[in-house]
Amino acid sequence: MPELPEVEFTARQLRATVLNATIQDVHVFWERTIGTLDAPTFRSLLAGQSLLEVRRRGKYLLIDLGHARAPELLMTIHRRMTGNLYLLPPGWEIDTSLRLEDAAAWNTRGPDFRYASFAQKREQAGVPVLVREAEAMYYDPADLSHCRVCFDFADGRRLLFNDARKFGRIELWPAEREAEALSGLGPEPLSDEFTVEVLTGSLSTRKGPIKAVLLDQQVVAGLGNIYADEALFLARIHPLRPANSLTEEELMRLRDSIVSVLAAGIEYGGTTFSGYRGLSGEQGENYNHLKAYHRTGESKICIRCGGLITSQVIAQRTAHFCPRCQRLTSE
DNA sequence: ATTTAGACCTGTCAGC
DNA sequence: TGCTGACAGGTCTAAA
Repeated sequence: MPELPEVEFTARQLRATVLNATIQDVHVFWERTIGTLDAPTFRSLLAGQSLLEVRRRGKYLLIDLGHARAPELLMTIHRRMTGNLYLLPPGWEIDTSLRLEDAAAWNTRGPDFRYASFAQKREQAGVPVLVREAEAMYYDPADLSHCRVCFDFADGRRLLFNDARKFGRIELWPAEREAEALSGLGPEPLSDEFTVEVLTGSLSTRKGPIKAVLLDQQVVAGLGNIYADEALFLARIHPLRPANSLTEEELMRLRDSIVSVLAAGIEYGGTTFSGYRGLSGEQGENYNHLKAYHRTGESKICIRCGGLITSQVIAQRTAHFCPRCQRLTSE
């Protein structure tokens, strides 16, 4: 779900709230979320660690952990499609008696589940109320029931990793193996290293559609379906153009468009159209500023030429674009 | 060597 | 109402 702007926004929120907090305990409700480690190991590695720094690289959230000042562990969090982080104030209850096997049981869908409403489903399944509401304003109860990992801080606050589809991953690495943890990521689009020359170089060998290539994290780290569509719209480049066919001018426009579209996304607090939430459950405003993504259909007029935005599946993902502004043929 | 189905998962929505 | 199929912010793997 989240792309670079959503991860960056969350990183900034975390930096402002949980820096120097100490992890007291950890509860794992879905073991695959923590990758190859088992829950007891994960727990014992983290207990007593303090959050020294919060960073971002591509779509990865990075948390430096240590017992004193020196970083010992790197925690990488990738939210994939539906992962969200919530910071709960002290006073919220959470059913930590829930064990992995119980969680696995109520996380399994039976044939009777499918056609009932969400609430009914949960009730029928005997889903325990994981988090009891205190002074909730933003928190979505449905999303809170998808808690996969819970970090208890010594000051009573809790950080939840919620993830309906269970694609998200949290990994622990020795601090000195950061490069390995992040191997395969291309240039950071909001840094000086993302130049036209770099972009030109990585596109020159790629014959596939530019839309598909932009989703390759080795080309640029952090673009996903929303912001790739937005960047191509802004640069007036058709998503099916072979990546290595772009002119010098188009490459410059594309680089600038990627940067400005991502910066705007951060500015507006990320894009929410269903699942994405901020640390306190607040929604991002960027959805109201999108110019191509999700703007297909009759009433969706191109803000530039008045034509109709259309959509087409490219490389297994839906691309949204204006066929009038984004020409496939060069003329 | 690249592309591309399939897998991993649950929830929602349009439509019959 | 009951049910089916398609689709969703991502990325890895194996097969073509």
